[in-house]
Amino acid sequence: MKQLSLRDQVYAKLREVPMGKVVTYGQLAALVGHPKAARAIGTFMRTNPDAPATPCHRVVGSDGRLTGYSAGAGLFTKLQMLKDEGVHFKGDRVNLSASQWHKYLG
DNA sequence: ATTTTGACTTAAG
DNA sequence: GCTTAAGCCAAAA
Repeated sequence: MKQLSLRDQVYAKLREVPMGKVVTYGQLAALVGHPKAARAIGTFMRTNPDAPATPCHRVVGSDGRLTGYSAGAGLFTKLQMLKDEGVHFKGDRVNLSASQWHKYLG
């Protein structure tokens, strides 16, 4: 049987995230069965930022803080895309209480 | 094959 | 709220 690599599972989950919602690295890691792989998630995003089907801009830090971004103008581009999707912001951070992705709440 | 580095997280002072 | 330390995973050197 074909075992999907951890990164492929991460991409699959990330593609489920609807616009206007975001997920944290840790949450994404937990969703694929590796709650401690948050760091690796960052590696995956960094090595594959061009995947058109991979909305890596919807991945933020545990506090809603926007950490690195390899494409466009970096964090600036990421911030613009998130705001454009209707994500709620609290200063420089995402308001997770309002915009964090919940699988069963849409 | 081993070491270093990094888009992380949590705990403790 | 900020800094330090330790834990974990994968890619790059």
